[in-house]
Amino acid sequence: MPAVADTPVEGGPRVVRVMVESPLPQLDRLFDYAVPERLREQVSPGIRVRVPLRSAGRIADGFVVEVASSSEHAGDLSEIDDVVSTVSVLAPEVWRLARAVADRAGGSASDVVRLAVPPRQVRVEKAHLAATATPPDAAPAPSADEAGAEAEASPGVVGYRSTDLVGLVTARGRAAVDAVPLLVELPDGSWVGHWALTTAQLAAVALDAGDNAIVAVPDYRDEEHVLQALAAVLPPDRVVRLDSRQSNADRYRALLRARGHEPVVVVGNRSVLLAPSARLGLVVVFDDGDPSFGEPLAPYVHARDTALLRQAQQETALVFLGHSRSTDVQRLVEIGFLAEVRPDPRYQPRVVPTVRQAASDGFAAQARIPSSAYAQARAAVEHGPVLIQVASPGYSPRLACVDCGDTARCLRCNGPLQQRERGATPACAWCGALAVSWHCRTCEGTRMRAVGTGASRTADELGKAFPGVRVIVSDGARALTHVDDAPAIVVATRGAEPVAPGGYRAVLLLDGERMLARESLRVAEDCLRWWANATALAARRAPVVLVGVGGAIASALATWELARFVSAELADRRILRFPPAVRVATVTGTVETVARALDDLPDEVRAETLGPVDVEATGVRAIVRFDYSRGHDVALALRSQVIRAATDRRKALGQKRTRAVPTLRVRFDDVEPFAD
DNA sequence: AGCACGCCGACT
DNA sequence: GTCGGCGTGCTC
Repeated sequence: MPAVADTPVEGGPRVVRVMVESPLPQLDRLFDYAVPERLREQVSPGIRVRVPLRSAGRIADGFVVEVASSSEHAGDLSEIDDVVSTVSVLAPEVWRLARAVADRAGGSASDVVRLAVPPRQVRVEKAHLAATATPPDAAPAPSADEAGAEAEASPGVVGYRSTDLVGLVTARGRAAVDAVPLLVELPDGSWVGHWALTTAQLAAVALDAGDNAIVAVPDYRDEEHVLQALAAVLPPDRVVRLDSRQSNADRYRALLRARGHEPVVVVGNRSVLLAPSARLGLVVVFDDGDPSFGEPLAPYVHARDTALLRQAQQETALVFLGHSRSTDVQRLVEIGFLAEVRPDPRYQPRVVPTVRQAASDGFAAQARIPSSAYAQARAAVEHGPVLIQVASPGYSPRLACVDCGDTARCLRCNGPLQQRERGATPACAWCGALAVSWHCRTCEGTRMRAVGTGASRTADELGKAFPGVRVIVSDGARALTHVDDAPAIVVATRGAEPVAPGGYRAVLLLDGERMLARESLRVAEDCLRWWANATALAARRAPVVLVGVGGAIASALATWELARFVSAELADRRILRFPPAVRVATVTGTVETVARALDDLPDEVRAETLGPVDVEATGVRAIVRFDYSRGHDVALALRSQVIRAATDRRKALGQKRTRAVPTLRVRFDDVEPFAD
């Protein structure tokens, strides 16, 4: 390119450093391009561009990450092909975060950027440009309204010693905050979880200081709670909703608003942690143990980890808020990274565990609940809705061979069979195949029976057990958000409990034994979370009966000392060296690529490798365990091996068609291998 | 991923 | 002598 000395520098940057949108690990770095004269005025960091990539004809999309006046690249520079849009959509702080998130997980930054920046929407963009085209000096000076609001005392945070939480936000502290397990009524008459009000009040403190806030919640029902609570404490133009259920146009609009100069609170599910926010003062994550915070797309970084990286980069206040506590957050508390904030002890709920067997006769027997619990529910339902939490249908009837008692398994794939509804043909939980003309693999028997009780059966039986009382069912397929105040038995699967005005007059937690029987590393903390979240829907001092569960977990719920139980759980994991006491990475590939990847690890990390074991047809998998302090080294080593495996493609062998599947894959912090 | 470059075998 | 096989390596 011509280095003409008299080209005015102020004409715009001559060189841009571009992140190319490609999932290929060997392209996960910045490329320098020259900017042709005609495009110089349009180029700025964060815009989308189209660039040639190797040999003319191939054009890739990318984002300008940096602009410069010259390049350090030794060879000739290609010119960018075009500017897609002059609107800067990849904020510098989001790029920095994407890079860190990818690095932590041995993945590509462009995969993270794709989660962070929705596809361009021309109409939305035009409307935005028209709106912001008004001269900046036309922006009104702070109105009397706003000035007045600033003069007011900072909003308090109800349910806590005010200095605890307001001080936390203004000092940019980090804490695990135990939520008040109650509902609150908002001025508009709606009822939301107290935690949502706490969140809104914390966000208001951040906005008061001129900062932004990001609030991440597990699902849309939680999001509704936060939005309603925010509407009670902030003007509507200060709230931006940004979640993956929105259309691309809405997401794009939300992103442009979040990039604006007005302080806003951005609310959404896990991907909201990648929202632009240059002046970010607070990050709130509610109920971080919920599995929907696990990112299913590469590089599979959990929202909790994204929040932690963002906190570190932008030095924000950070709050993990919840009714129970994940072992991950407990670990952060125990290493002193997070402070603990507890609410006023007056709000402790009234939980009654009962290990007694079901009553042997009467209505209670039909529902298989202890007579004391039945009596509580019967008395409470006179005054309003009563919640009965049951296991989800996915847990329900395991099917077994009548003759030999072995689990009934799919004849095609060996997955467990399940019956979704009474009378339905059993189907495989893994492949979905209907089990018509089934026979037992063990004894050739042809009949099966249900073991355990499903949610729909429970609803039927509960209906009979409470004659004359309305029964409302809310489950995963049809989840209700609200019920009214009238007497009703509300049967809900865990996680799908509706909100009742004023709270439920009683809560029965059924199926606990079966929930606990699931084979999973996190089963105990999950159960505690489900029970605690349902408990938080009860009216103040209303009885919450945990049925058929005893031991430490039941006393933890009864005394509301949940953190103590989770701490003991974490201590067990430390002994076993299971997550989250240590980090893990699964390394999948061919015998050769996995062996070489393991070889490249630091000695003490390699010493803790599990496997490799055979998986699927041709591959093997190893699990690497390592301390948090080694995370950087391990990610770096495995990443370089992934790039190497992607580059050496000489593994043609007998197969002419090399699969699109890479020969080495790495996934960090996946607990799935420990589930069985 | 694509695509070019490059170093051996069979051909006009 | 030259054409073209695909193994190897790079992408600003």
